[in-house]
Amino acid sequence: MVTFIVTPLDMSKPTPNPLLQLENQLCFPLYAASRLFTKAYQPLLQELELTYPQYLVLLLLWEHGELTVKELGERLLLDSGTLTPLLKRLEQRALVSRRRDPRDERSVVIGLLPAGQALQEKALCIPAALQTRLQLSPEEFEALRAQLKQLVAQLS
Amino acid sequence: MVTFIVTPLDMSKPTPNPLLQLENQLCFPLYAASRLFTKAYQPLLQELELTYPQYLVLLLLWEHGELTVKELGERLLLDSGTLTPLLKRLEQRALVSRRRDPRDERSVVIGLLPAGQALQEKALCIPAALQTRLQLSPEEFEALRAQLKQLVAQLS
DNA sequence: GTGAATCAAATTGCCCGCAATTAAATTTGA
DNA sequence: TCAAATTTAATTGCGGGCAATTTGATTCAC
Repeated sequence: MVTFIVTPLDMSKPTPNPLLQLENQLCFPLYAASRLFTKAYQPLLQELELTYPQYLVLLLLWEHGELTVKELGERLLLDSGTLTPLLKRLEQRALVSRRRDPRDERSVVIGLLPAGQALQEKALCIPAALQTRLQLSPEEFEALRAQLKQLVAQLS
Repeated sequence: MVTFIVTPLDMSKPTPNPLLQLENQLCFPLYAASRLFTKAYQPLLQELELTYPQYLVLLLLWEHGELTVKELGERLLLDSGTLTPLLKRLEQRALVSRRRDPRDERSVVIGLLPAGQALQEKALCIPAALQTRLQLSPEEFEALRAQLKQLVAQLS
């Protein structure tokens, strides 16, 4: 004698397809890690009164000096729809300058003003603070960085 | 007679500190990869008329059936400030239902409506399409996923 | 040299993401 | 029991991101 136990179809739990499970995908950990990272920066950046993308712009300007909006966009993978208002906010706080390139009036050159330059000193401690927070060995850190770089290359 | 040629201090290239270089950090590749990933989903999700975070919400509902706003927030690491308007948009399109839990009127239970349930079928091909796009070996994929999960755990 | 094509930035409009606050329900503990 | 603390969503306000369009400058092709 065999008894079949028939579980009724529960429409509130419809076909949990493993392909579509959050934890089996790359997308969600990436999305979550990126936002958590930004949040980890937040208290440090708050002291400089910078948002995370504003900080990225300043990193590039500290490293390269003047850059056009286009060059900033290429390096950060952001377009002028994002950068223009962001840069105007930095300009209003006298951290950066914005001027048309006289040799090509289409381009806008972004430069550092003294206050923006001065912020670099305050920012020096930030990478180390984050490193501590992450608790990754140098090998793990490097492996992850390399993999992400490869991913970025693959997708861009 | 000696002529000194004094190179003026070039304030446009100020002290490129390696610690502060974009490419030496984890934060930027993570930020860029996350946005590029979302962009890679975009054409696929456009056919479902979903944004990426809306898709994540539906993934959870397809997997778990009904969830409260709080539970969605815990799993996606998003707060009601993000979720409430997003869920209202899905409700307006009759993809999900929103109702107070009668046993605890503070909670709002989100459920799938038929149109939302039906979308799952159209979404089934999405993970495979991305997998193809990424061109990662199963080992690389798994390694990266594990490292990101660890990072998320470390930061949350 | 001139009209067409291209390019760079700005603008518009929409949707996140999140800090901070508010409102309402529930739990708690004296 | 009942006031205080806690919990859950909603709301507000602001700064990204990004697609799509517009404006103006430059380059290209003929």
